[in-house]
Amino acid sequence: MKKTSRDKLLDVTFEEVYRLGYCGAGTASILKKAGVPKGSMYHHFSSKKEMVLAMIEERLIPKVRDFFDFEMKKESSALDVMEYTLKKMSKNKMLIAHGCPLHRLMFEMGSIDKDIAQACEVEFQNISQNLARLLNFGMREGTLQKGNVEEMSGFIIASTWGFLSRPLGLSSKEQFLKDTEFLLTSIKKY
Amino acid sequence: MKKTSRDKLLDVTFEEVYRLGYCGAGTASILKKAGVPKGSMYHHFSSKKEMVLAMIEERLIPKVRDFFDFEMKKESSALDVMEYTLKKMSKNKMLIAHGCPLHRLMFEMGSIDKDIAQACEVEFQNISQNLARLLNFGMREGTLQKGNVEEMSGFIIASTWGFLSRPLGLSSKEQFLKDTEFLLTSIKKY
DNA sequence: TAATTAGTAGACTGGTCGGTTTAGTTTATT
DNA sequence: AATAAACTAAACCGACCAGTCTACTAATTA
Repeated sequence: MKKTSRDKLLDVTFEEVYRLGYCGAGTASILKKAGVPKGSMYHHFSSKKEMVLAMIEERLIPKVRDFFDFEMKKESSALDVMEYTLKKMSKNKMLIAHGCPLHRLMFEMGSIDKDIAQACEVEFQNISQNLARLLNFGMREGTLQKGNVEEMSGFIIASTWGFLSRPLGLSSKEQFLKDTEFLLTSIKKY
Repeated sequence: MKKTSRDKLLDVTFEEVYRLGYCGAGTASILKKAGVPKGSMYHHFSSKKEMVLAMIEERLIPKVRDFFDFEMKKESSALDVMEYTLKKMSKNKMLIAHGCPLHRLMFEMGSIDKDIAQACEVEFQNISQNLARLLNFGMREGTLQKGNVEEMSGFIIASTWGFLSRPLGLSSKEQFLKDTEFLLTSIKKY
């Protein structure tokens, strides 16, 4: 199964935008890395912006949903699921070193392009709601402190994004796990 | 006391880089907003990068030190100082809406320019150390949970930056205060 | 097989980027 | 007042930006 030009473009666009940001990522270097000529790009997408919007839907969001997967599995507690999720994130070197790609792009685009920022915000809301559902379960289950689940889930994601955006030299798996340990103590019920 | 061209340039550079990022901020629009011709800019600075580095030292860092001012004043506890600092931050509309300018720039430049990223990281370390001193005091004083002060101060700043980088529509003074309330419960001693 | 569509290919465009150059104007020094 | 240094002013430069254009080839359908 050979990769199509469209697929190559979306893959490289994800990498370049993750690394350099929307403004920093140039179409020329994306094209070169993907080994795709300009005409093909503008055949598949009407503009750089449209290509990035497609990349968000087809690459960024699926990846981020995989990181922030708060589905209840097996017979585990809500707290177990959170700990498992955070541990899984800590193993992703790119995530630890360069932060959450959704956070990066959303943060950059806030004052630059509303459509792109909006696409990111919608997914933030989605993740937040998934986590809220898990928190609700944990509260009824008795492993988590009671409180406003929407506020709490936003708090958890925002602080997690904060941990992931530490300066490069100070960002490590160990550091992230320590940070999240602090975080969990603030919502656990003893 | 008239503002010099250099001062105007640094002021506008701060605003533009804060709003649009380093890559997004163009010299042309900085020059136009400052009402300064190009020749003057390149008389005072050898490049855009050097101008931004000067802006970091002379504008960004002083501002950020004012936000994250953890000096013990009066006869208050370490916890009081933290609460006061967070409250003061919550009143700054730009900070709430667009995040911490130091965080923004550091995050963007990580993979783009090491010198600029480094300048930001050094200041992060500095703020972190100031907070660590306060935490140390709070621990001896008995208002804060004992633990590794360096880890804890990094955790506090990282999560605070996270709160400040929420999506625009969901970022408010109230939300920030709720977030920081959660945060404080994780380090307070009861 | 003929016609149509989907996709490839890359030269090219106009505008903007950061940066240079040269000339002129202030301001400070002697 | 003479000189030098600090600064202003804007035309200019090549490189690069996103985006267009026309020509071509591969795959699909009639």
